[in-house]
Amino acid sequence: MQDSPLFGFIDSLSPIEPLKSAYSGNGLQAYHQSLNAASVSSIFTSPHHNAHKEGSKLSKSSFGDYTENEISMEDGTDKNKSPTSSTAVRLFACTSTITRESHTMITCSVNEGIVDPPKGPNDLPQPGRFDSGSPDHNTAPCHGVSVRSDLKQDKCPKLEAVQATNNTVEKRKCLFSSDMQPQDGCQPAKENNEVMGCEWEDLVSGTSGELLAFDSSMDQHHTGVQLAANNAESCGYLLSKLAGGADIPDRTHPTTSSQAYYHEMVVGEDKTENGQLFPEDKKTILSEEIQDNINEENACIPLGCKVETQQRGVRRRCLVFEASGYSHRTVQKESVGDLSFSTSKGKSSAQNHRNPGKTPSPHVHSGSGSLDLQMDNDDCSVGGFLGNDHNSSQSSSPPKKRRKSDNGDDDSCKRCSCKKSKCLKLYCECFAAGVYCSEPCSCQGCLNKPIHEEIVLSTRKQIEFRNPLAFAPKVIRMSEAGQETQEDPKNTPASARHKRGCNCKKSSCLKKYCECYQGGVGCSNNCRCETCKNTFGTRDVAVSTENEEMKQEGDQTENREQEKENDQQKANVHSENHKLVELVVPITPPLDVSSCLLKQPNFSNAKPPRPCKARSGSSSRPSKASETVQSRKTSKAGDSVFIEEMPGILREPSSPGIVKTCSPNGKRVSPPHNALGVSPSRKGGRKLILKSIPSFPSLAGDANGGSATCSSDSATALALGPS
DNA sequence: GAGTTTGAAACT
DNA sequence: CAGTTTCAAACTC
Repeated sequence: MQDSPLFGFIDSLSPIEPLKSAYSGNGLQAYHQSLNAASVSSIFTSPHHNAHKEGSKLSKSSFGDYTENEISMEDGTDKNKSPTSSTAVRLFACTSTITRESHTMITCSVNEGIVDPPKGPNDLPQPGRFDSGSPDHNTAPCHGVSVRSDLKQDKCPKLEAVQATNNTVEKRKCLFSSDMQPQDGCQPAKENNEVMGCEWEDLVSGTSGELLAFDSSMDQHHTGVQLAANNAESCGYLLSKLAGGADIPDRTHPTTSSQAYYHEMVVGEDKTENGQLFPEDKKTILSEEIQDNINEENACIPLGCKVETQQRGVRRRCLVFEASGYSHRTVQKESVGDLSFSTSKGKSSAQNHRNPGKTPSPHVHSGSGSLDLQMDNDDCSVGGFLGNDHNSSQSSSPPKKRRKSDNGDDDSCKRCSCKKSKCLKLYCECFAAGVYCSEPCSCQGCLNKPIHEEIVLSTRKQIEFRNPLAFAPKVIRMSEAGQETQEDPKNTPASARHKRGCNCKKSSCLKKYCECYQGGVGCSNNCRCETCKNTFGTRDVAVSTENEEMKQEGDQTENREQEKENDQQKANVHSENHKLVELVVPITPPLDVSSCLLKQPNFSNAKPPRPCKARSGSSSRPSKASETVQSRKTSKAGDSVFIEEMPGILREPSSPGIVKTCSPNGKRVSPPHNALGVSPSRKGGRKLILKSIPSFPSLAGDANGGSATCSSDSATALALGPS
């Protein structure tokens, strides 16, 4: 591994710290401003929506505006800085996703490439991806498809090219170095830009750059890479800031997040660069190589790095959510799995990476397989969402399988039907998810549209001010988060709501009325539900579990019981997993992150509640097994899982802690109810699904923890600025 | 599709 | 912080 160029690259990257610097105010502010100006749309990328239907629609609505810009960007001419800060964010996400996903991407590309004749690079889907932006929301749903094809083609080749990376590695380093050093995240590294390439530009950077407008100074052309990197940082920063803006004290995360972004960006850059450098012909090979490299990187990456990567992943997820990137990733992953295309290496590597890098995958295969699948699913699902929304990602066809399942949920298509809230309250799923309302919505007097960005942002901000976790994912694994971070459950943003727990009385936590259930998570001690029968884990169980764990430590006998429970849980899990898989896909944020560590988030989501909501598919059970077993056995795994599931939010808290998590504490430190987190080992981890983690949150996530916060923050931040 | 149920969000 | 009201999703018919 060390030999691999990637390793070297990683080394160069390791200095991620620079990112932190990047976070420095300048960058952030810049983003901020830009963001403020920009539409919130980015923030709102629809997590909820299913990729398919909504995706197409959403994509437009949300991105539509951007498309043009993006397009122009591609041309290199445009500099319009559209207001769409969001776009930038998304873009980042995309990029990040792309980078990591590139592995998979490759496969996808190949397949796709075959299918669709490549079009000009300009053809890139970007527009499509971003389409949705238009205030009007929807637009033609079809876009997504066409776009996808384009995207696929473009991306694929690019990705492939990227893979070629070895050579590029050096460049990357340079970029990174430059980036790393970069004083301001905001300032686009011209150098980087030079290096960077084109893909990013096409994909994200272009738009993102403009959209973000981070740097006024930025060269338009920079390619996206640097921009992306920079932007990513800035974005991350912003997000964090925004999130933080929310007042979240945890700004520390931002750096991490930013780093994550940065990292992603870098990765993406590598790919992109390669892509540019190398002819498409090499794609296939490169792709494989790239994957391998990536894997290697992951593997090689020191713990610290890994951690960062994880964090990154988290953010990515957040970003990714909306960003087409998600879709890409998912697609890629899926494609990989399905296609196998990547050849054994690709797959193996991919899997391996995940495993090694992230966490040991759990499991056995089936576990691994399952995990991968889940990952894929998640990604796909996510992608679907995002993709749909953005159009971009979805492009990959193969993944559709899962998507279908994921999307399968009728709900995905659904949208809000607010009448009195004007879609500016958390009642509105779209708003809560950080997504603009689109055609599918049957809302009345809706103000949750790009046109009313300011209002939306300000409202968001207000809500966040009131409740920083308002936009955080509703469901998160309590246990994991708590354990890993050891932080107070309160701290973890993501889990905030979940922590808060449901208050079900009549639904017995067996219906979607129950957020826990909806999120695919078991109830936790935080819940105040009555007659809890949550199939994902009852509150009682959770409590008992904890107790048991305590006891277990003392006695093995108790272990038996736990085992029993575990078995039961397993059974549940299996059943759940299926669900989760479906659910997760959509929500799961970019697995990348998880991939870094392990696999799996769920996006948690099983599906999110959103119409397209993402659900968290978490594993939620508080079950003993998860806790004890997971914690002990898979402290790492748990972490990874945790990370995966938790988007930015988790990360933040964890970021520092994450690594620690790995620590031997097998025991859970915190007593989260849900202990679920664990399961990865068993199942391969389910992903938690943040149900509805709105993409936003995840984005913002860092700050206060909650991914949601972040997202929301980001949104708000944009509008209000980090306060 | 209309009406009811439900529990979170918002408000006081 | 607790209680009440409002709201829209989830659900039922």
